[in-house]
Amino acid sequence: MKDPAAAPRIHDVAKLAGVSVATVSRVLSNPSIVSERTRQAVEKAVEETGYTVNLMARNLRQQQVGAVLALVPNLANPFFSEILAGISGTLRAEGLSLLVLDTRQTDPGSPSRGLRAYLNRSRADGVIVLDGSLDPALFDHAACPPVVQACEWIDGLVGPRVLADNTSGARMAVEHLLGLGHRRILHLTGPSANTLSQSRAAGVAAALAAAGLPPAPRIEGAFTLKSGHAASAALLAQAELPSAVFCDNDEMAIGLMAGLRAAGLRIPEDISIVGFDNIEMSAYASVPLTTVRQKRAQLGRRAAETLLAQRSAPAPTELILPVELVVRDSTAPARDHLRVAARDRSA
Amino acid sequence: MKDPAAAPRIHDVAKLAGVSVATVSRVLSNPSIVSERTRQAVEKAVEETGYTVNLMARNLRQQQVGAVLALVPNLANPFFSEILAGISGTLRAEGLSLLVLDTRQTDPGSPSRGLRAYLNRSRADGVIVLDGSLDPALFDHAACPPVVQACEWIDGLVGPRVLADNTSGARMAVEHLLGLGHRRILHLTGPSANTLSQSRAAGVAAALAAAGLPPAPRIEGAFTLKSGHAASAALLAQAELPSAVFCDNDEMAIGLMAGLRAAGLRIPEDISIVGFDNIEMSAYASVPLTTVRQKRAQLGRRAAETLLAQRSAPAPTELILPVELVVRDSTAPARDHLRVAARDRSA
DNA sequence: TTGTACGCGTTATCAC
DNA sequence: GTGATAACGCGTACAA
Repeated sequence: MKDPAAAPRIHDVAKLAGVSVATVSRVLSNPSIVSERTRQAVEKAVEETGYTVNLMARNLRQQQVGAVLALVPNLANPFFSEILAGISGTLRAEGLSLLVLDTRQTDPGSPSRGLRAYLNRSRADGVIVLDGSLDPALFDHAACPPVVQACEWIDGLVGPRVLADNTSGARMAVEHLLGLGHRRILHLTGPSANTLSQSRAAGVAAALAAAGLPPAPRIEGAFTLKSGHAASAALLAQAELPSAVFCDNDEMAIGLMAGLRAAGLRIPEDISIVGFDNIEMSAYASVPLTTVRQKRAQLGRRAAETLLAQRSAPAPTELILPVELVVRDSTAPARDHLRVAARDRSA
Repeated sequence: MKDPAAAPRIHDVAKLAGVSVATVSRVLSNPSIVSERTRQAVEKAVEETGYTVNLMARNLRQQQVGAVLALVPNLANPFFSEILAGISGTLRAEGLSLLVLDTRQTDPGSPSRGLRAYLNRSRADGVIVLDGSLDPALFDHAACPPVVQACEWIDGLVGPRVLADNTSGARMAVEHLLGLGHRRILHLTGPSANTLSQSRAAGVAAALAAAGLPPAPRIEGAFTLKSGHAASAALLAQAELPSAVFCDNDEMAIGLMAGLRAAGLRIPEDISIVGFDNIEMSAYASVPLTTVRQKRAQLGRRAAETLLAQRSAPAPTELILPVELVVRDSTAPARDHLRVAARDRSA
């Protein structure tokens, strides 16, 4: 006597429909090659039994997993969750599942050991890496599925990348400040080892160099609200206050603004602030934040599409998505600039 | 001639080590039952071939997927991503993967059709549902894996739940306002159909009833920054302004504060605001927000643990996690209250 | 158009 | 302690 609760198998459907298992399989995966009559009989039997294919069996047979793995540095960070949403949407349209792994949540002793077990063709059909701090050697073995780097990237890891135009974004931000007359611009950066920070620093340097100005002084943060807040203390301790700060992301900018305002500074009257990312919160910050918009959901979609494209035509493409400046209330003309302008007028 | 790039199989290892495939399997899954000598030989062969088990085959054989599915209403919402981080951590410790699905990202025509295909034992060993708006019928079939409801819950769906103490939290928030002398308290709610909103409304009602006050007037929002901002207009249009607002989450509270401040109101001098959740941003808002702390990572961990516990001992447990009030700057004594207190003193 | 039979790669059950 | 072999459930040559 069989377990009545056992899931129906393809064999049960075949018997009920009076056909072979092969025919049932065909109806399910390629209905057009089977006659109308038998197709209907099979569909009826499927309906009656409540049969659904066993994906573990199908996957083994077809040598594919039906899932893509996303590697994120911090799952709790809203910045990444929007990218994930974009990835997820594209994958679902293809019938693929999204596996998510927090790269920081691995065992602290050997951060890469736990990860490596997941980088295997039998666990995922592809990998989207959103963490630029990983060791490229992690991906350097035959069992590793195709990899696409998105948002951040890993030096030494060849393969397709989908990135925002970080350098242009930072350049636009600084040029905006320069245009407002700011000359004493400070750069609140992410961790110096981070590839994002580096490319944004390049944009800052380019804008200043083009204006014939020396490199901007820096304070190093960690992309967090807290580190932005901490930077306010460091900034206020400086001999000469900058007239504007470009921050490598919005969270640090918001943390910084909170600290500066608590110290009695007015934004933008006393100091202008620019962020990067345009997170939703930025429009509702204590002072609506001028920032660089980065379309995160789109970036996720593109990354997923790029990965899917690798299946048919592997190529180490590099996709750079445009960004744009969003001017809100946290930036205003430099005071010196106003003074100069007034003198010019009265002269 | 075989493909030299083909992944080594257990058979290859067995041949190289001069043992049977069964022995190789044993070394990999239960090393203690095999002799020291052969174990070392097998491990050496594994090393040389670079063999790793094919999980698709193992899963088929063992009738398990090695993954848990999380159903979230909005992957881009930071609120959920922190819960996911908690879930992910617990699962990894057990060697399980986390599958994530955005329930809103399904095809708009039939929101549940796409979802149902994922609710299958061959796709996940268990499901953690974070979306209270789903149809309980979705889970009502034999092929559905064990389900745990977390954070939100679904009326009509029996099974274990892990929830924050929403009613107590709301009650504490309102009692805090009452203690400050506020009597005209408005409730900015989530969608009225949402189970979270309902249980928080119960807490609000309980606090007011205990104080002998009538139910609070409500404005209905959508848990978003935008809807909180929009509520400020509705609020300002009212004949008599409330002296305090309890918001069903922090995002609405922050949106509301932005709108009120833009209209010239001071917080907390003119109006007190309380939120719910204690998202990280709340401490750095234009006015640091008084709110109810909910430990999201812990909630995720507990949900995952509850799901794992179901494997051995299925039971429809309900776990209620405590919350606590975090008082910051957005709440202050009611003006009326101050006046009354002054009069009392002078009498 | 349909059925038969084998293979996907592993683990569990039995013998030895 | 170890080896042979039958599942796990499905897809697909190949034959009919």
